[in-house]
Amino acid sequence: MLDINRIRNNREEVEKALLKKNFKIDFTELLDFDAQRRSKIFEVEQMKAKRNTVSGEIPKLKKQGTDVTDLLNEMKKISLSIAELEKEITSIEAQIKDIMDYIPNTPADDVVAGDATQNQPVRYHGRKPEFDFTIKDHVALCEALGIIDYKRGAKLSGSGHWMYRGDGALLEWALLNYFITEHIKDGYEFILPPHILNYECGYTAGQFPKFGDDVFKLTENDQFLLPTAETALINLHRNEVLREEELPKKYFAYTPCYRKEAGSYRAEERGMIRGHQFNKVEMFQYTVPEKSEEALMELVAKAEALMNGLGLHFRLSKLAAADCSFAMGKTYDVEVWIPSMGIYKEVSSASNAYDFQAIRGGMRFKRTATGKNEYLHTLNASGLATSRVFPAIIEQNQHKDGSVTVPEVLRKWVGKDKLTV
RNA sequence: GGAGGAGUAUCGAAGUGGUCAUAACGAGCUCGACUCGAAAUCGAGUUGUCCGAGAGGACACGUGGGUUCGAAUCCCACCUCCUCCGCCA
Repeated sequence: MLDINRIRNNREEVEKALLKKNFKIDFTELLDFDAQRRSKIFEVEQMKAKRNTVSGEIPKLKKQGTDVTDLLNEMKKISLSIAELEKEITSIEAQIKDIMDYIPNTPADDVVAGDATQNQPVRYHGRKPEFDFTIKDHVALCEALGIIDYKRGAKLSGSGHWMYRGDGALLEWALLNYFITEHIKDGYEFILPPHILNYECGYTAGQFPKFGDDVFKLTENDQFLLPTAETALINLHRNEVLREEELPKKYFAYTPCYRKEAGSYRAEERGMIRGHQFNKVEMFQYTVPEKSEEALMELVAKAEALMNGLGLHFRLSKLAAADCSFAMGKTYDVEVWIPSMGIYKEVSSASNAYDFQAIRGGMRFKRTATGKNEYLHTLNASGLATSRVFPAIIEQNQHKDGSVTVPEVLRKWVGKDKLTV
């Protein structure tokens, strides 16, 4: 949620920034509601002040034996007027919220306008693997190796589901172990949150109400299956005031991610590139505003380091405004090379939400110097999503005979150097 | 799932229809005094949001409604926690 004071005071600047995300809005209606709200609040508060005064005097007058019947009648009228005005204010506030809830975060100044076509590669890591034989895609390789069972995944659930088995399960688990070990080394706290979250969690994250259809909703209680651990981690400190000294808070969590991915699967996204359930480790930071850019760079560097540790070829891209998600003001994607597709696919998205999510979730900190509460900045980054890293390893490390070299850092968990048919 | 109990500031807790909710009382914390220093003791301070240029005002006792001139207090619904029973990895 944007700060309405900012819209009131810097209307054109905000409108312009939102245009970079291809979001056109005229704030006239919103600001009109805002003005109405404030004037009505002023009115109702004056009435309440009177009611409070008179209500305090009534028992005194009664004690003196004065007849207060007329006074009671008058107060009754005032109470009715107050109730009416409050109803109007509630309605105006609901209309304001309806508008605000659908306005995305503004992109940072250094983020370029436009959609994904305007994304800018920042740097490339490792060498693009070259093969002197006809390569296979990860689906063919995994099936031949017997490490991913796509057919039975679909049999158990439906399309867009797969099943890890044997060395495949070990390799998947090894990735998670590798990520976890590195994050702990860097001083991040390990969280295993609930996977079933309540509506408020989705609202704070920016998922609801606009993107509510993207998640699996449970029929009772407005609960849903988390689409990413970010949705859980952003809510750890919802409606809390943290002390400045305890910042930054650095967390990471492992959870499966459940996503509807409604619409038709694109043919090129076969296998495990896009599924309804995938494993991901998510990094998260709560920081003071002046430190959030630094934190974003740290998260990006961590994601890159994990990828370098695996020895994969990948690149870092800075997203254009309209490719940043709803709640985010700046995003870097780590994208791994998928040889069979001939493109780079996102394995990590590192974003700064600035105060957008903090405002939605009432997350603040007390600044020691001033004693005032201010909104936190929140940042998240995958570290990493296995479902894209796995196929990249299989494809980039494949050999002519269909065997696959296991990255060095994973061998202690997989128990072998090479997966063979 | 059933029965009962509870939710008040950082914590414990008082308040059960109106002159004390910036909340009694106790503890913690911060600053100061005393001290060589510390403990003890004494003194002061210690919630947030909204409206307002300011003066000031309003709101908040788990959440949302209701009754009333007036609600922490009475009524209803919901949420969370605790105890017991049932079930269960």
